[in-house]
Amino acid sequence: MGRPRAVARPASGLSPREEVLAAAAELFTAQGYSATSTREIAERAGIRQASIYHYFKGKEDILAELLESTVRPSLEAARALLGSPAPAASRLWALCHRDARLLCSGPHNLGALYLLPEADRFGVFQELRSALRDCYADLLTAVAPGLPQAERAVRAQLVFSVVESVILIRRDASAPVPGTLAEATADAALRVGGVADGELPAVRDLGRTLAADG
Amino acid sequence: MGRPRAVARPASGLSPREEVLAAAAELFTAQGYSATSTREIAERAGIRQASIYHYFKGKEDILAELLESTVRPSLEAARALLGSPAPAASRLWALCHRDARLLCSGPHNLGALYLLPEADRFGVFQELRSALRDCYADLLTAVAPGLPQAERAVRAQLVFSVVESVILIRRDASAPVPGTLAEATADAALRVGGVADGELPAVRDLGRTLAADG
DNA sequence: ATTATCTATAGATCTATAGATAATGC
DNA sequence: ATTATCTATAGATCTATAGATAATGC
Repeated sequence: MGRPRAVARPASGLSPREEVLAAAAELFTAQGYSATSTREIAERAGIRQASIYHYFKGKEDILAELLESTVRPSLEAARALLGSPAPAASRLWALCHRDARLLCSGPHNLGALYLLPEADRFGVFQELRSALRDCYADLLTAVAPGLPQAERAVRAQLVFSVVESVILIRRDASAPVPGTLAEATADAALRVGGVADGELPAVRDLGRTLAADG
Repeated sequence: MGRPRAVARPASGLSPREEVLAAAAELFTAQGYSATSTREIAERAGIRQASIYHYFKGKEDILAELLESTVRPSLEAARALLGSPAPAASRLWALCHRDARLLCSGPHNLGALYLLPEADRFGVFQELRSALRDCYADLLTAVAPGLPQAERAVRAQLVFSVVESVILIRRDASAPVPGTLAEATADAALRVGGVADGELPAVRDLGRTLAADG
């Protein structure tokens, strides 16, 4: 109900609010936040510019919701893996694979939102992302307990950013298919974490089953 | 000569044109391209907004020049390494280290310009960056000639993006000091490339001397 | 005369708000 | 009466251009 639309509602099955989020996701990732106008978002969502404000307080709120809804499920999955009794290396593989898969599949390059300079201003998102990075660090500690603390901290950063770097790879047209890329990324992350070539196949096999559950 | 400035020229020793580029680099990396106005750039450069157009045809030209001037020296250094007679693994280490060092030091996070969605539109830059990625791929082929072609292509992408991911690490406040990070990144890149832990110290030692020359 | 700079501004945005409107539900 | 939408617009930008100005160099 409410006044009829000027343009017919799209048949996507999404609620108007979700329609706005989907439109914004596509435009923000492709063009950037500041380069995208609320008018463009509205047009793609099939409503008029002013109607966006019925669903969101402002343009910033749209980006905030997109950022948080992308990272929150990853954080929950990561915490679940922290509590699992499986060997640490396979849990780390599963975590990397899950996140890489998420970042390199899906209709648009949602992870590219993390790269927007504007994302720095969104405190809640930054805290969630930082908590996710801590999960990686905790798992790496279990994987490589022998490393000196300083060295381990640097490696944890690198493992985390190897996974996030699939965002960069995906932007290049020549990116491999998502399934291949996600596995190769998880492998690469574990190599950076210090797992030797010989151990990797076993780690990966168990990791696959963990990733399938979570 | 010319009309005197409304505000005194800064004592940076830079030419007015360089002053504009430096101001734009700082603002583009911190806030993004579209979120930065020509007025802000001018203000930081110590001139009036309209005076920018004495040095640049438009705002886009400023970003184009920044992008190209960042990647071009890297490409030249990479091509020099391709022609070197040293062992491939050490050459790859030197290449990774050089680029990582460049990306994680310097006054502002210049590499973050690569992450701007707007950078996609700059064809010359994209071609230079793509040529640089090809250098990584060529060196990796020499490092790991045994890998199947498809696997090698994916690894090459990953090696390249491990290096670029220092851009992401640098954005986090907790980033290590540049020297440490650059070496750890080069190590990580070679691990991803398939160099075993045991070989790494020797590869790195020779790589360091190559990086020091180039 | 040349040049680097300035002031002023046209024209095109862009975000958010005010308030009208056309449905449905009670 | 409630609600989802609309139209209209205020006020604040922002980029690029037009053209004046105040130096120096010849």
